[in-house]
Amino acid sequence: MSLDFHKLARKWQRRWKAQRVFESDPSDKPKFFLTTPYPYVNGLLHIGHTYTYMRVDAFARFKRMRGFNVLFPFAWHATGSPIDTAAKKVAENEPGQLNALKLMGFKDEDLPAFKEPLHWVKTFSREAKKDLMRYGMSIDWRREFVTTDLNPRYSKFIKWQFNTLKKKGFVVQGEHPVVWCPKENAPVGDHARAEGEGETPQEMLLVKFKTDGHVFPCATFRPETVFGVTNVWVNPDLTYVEAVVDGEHWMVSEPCVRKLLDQKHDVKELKRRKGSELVGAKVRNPVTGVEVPVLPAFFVSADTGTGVVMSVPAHAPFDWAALKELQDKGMPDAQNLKPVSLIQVEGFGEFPAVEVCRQLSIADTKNARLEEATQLVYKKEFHTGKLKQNTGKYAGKGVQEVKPLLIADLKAEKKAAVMFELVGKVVCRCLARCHVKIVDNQWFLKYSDAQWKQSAMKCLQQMKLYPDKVRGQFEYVLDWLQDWACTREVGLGTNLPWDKHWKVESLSDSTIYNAFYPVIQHLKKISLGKVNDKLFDYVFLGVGNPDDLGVDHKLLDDARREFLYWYPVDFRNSGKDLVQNHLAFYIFNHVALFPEQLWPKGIGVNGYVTIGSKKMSKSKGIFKTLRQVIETFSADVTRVSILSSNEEMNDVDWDSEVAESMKAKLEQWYDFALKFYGKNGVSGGREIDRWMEHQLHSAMRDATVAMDETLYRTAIQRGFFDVQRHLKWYSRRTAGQMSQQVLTDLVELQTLFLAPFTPHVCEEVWSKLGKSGLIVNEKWPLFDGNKVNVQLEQVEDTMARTLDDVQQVLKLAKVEHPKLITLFVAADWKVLLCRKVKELVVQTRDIGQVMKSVMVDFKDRAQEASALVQKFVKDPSRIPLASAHQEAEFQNLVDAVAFLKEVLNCSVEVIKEQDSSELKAKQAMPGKPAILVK
RNA sequence: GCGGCGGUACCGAAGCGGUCAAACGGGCUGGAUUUAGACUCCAGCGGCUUAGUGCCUUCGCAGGUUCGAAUCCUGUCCGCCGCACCA
Repeated sequence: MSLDFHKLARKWQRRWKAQRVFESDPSDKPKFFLTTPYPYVNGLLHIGHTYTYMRVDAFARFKRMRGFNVLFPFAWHATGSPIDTAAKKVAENEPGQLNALKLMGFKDEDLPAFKEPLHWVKTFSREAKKDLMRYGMSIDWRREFVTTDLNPRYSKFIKWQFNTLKKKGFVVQGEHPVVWCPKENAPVGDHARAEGEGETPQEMLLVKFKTDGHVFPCATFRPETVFGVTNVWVNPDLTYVEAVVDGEHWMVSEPCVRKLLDQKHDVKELKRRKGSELVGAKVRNPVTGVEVPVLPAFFVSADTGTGVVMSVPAHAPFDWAALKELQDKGMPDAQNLKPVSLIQVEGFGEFPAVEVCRQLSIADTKNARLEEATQLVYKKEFHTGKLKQNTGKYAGKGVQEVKPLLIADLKAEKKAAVMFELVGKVVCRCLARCHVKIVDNQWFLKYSDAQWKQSAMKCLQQMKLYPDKVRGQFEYVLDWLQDWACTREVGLGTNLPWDKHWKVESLSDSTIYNAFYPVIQHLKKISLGKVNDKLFDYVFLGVGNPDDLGVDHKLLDDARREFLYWYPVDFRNSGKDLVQNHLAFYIFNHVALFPEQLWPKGIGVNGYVTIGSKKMSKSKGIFKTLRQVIETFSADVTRVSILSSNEEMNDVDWDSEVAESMKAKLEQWYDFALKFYGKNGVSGGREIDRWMEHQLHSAMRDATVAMDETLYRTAIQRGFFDVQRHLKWYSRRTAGQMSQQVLTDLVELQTLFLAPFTPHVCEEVWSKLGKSGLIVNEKWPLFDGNKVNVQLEQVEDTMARTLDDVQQVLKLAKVEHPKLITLFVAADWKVLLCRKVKELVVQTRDIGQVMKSVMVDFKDRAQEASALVQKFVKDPSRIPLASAHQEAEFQNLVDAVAFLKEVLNCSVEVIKEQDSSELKAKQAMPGKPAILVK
């Protein structure tokens, strides 16, 4: 029979909604508050989102069944620039953007509306909500909200948060370098680049080589090599600008002027000069005082640094190659220049650059391997190099150590300036070339603050992490986080309360919004004008006098009480990508704003979703929206397939084959449950019934432990796959004569167990079993510890292995139609001997000693016993595991005779070893009956 | 480079000192059932052997500790993720 999972889903979702089962209000029960980062509403939800949400949902349902009053709320994130940008692109009819919308299923006539950012927010939050409801999420939708000033109450909440942080000194103003697009006039993050992902501003030093009137600022990442400068390079083909920079006359390339301006230098252009005009000048090394010539080099780029470079042929392959070129051409100024060595490095002689060029056969500046040579020399020198005698006070120290000292000295002596530069080319999506700008008056959250860090660390230490192995990552991140630029000039959001030209940046307005869920329903009843900082102070912190707020006291107290009831958050789950930003901020901002008892209690982190083991990628077509998978496989099948795929921080895989198989298994389980519940059974009480009970209850025990840790794969394996497998065996073993009691127990427990994973089909089964209430409100399966008995497992294992062995023997002996099979059960003395040897062997491996203490008890069968002892001491792994007494083993085999007869299709007899004169009988070992086939 | 997590059979993955040729799921092979498929059931999926046994090879690679190692130690190689101004 094929089940209509979709129909079931709709049916039970309607009931849940009608009965408001997920609408949670404070009560006397202990609470459990779960959240997950709200999605950014610029598109449809995909299966990546949903794995994360599903983990929360399964946990919410589990905790509900464990007797907690559970709250799982949800909201929408609209802060930031992507929606804004996308809306603008629609307004400009940008084809790529229009196409993206069409791919999501929107028709041509739908598109114009997307010119409005608000339309994006409304559309995608509505669609996402539909999807999540169809997915069976146990969300309390009454608390839904959206961020930004589209939601004035939320904006007021953010303003309160920032005002409070500022009062505590955690919001500070400053400047910092960013990758900047000069066309869009905005910072360009990694995701918004056409080229240059991963490039970050690097500090370059501009070492001031001077003529009498002019400064040649040589841009370098290796200032320590200043001791080995033989000359300065300029590119004769470039145009240089002579400009007054911070009061000095500098020579720099054209593009450099804009960079200097953007990096807070005072720049006045005087005139432009061809690079070739500069060649031949003499400049003085500010550190050594040596005068060196300015020479031409075509490898010098206008876009990097200043277009002026110092030449260190001993340690820089480019410089050596360029110098050699000039010398070969016979340039007079270059003739007498010799490399000056200043770094001693293992494995190289005096001039590493010269050596490497020779090794790689580099003879000129056009050689493609120059970059490689540079890296080679640089890495080696940086890590193992020591400065030579000609470096004055730095002599004898390592390069790594000297570098920061030298930089500090040069800066202090004004012999060098600083410039931020991008090592690789960065191009904005708008196709403009980016450079580094120092943004002024930027507001920061001061995550570098030592005290603040300490509190955050304390919070982390007290927190439960799912799984705990992320702890190391969190510790690293909390320590590493520096001040975070928390304001933006563009995009949607909330204005910074004290400086309206800034908006609160999108990650920074999302750190403590969990606190908004408990109070939102109360806030809605308060007129907007009354919602202010004082009100939040009272509701969240209990500070201030409610009389001053002009609001009905009952409303205030309800809000305060509800906040205190739900807070802190017990479990917040997200993908592992948010550890280094959102989740870290979440910790920081909580500890800054709330008293310790309201700090977060638990964070869950999970891996990504792959599709057919491949990383999701829209452009490669490896992508599925949530609605696609639900439509194909239904909510229940999707849920259990993904959750059973993997756990901890491993990626889970969406595999249609697995989903297909899961669907079949669920159908089978459904049929089984309805068919066997409360009927068809026998009275039971046999060993095998107890065995099945043992398997069931120990599985439930393990599954419960796993659920508490959100280890869903383990839970599903124990609670579902293992139990199904054992059930199959049980059915075979009893020839279908299963105990009614056992079956009833099993169906109930398993239905309850599956409810967090496949809630719809479980509701259906539950109701068909004749239960009156909804399964969501039922108690989680309580396993009965009395029914767990490992002995039963051993005995049954013996039985199963015996069957295997008999079949094996039949095959090997080539007996197709046996008449009689006799099983001999090992005598009790063997059981005792095994136990004894097992104990002894841990203490000593001396055969004599073991023998001595064992033989005391086995004098009457010295020969057999000593043979066994010898064998066991030699290889303790051969000591049989089974420790059941002969009687138990015997009884179970006798019980199984009917079954064995049926399977083997011949007579079967079971005899105790000591009751037989057959030679074979002596081979019997505990847990391993001897077998005789006739 | 820095930090985190990993490398186990065809794939995913469990195991974390003896019960390990290695759970479980997918896949595959053979057989039963079936009009045929799907589903289901049984047997099997390192090699050679064998009255249920024994031996060899295998848990990234190389060493070591131990009576005994997939599991502990050391070294080494490889993969994935993050390294920020932002969803």
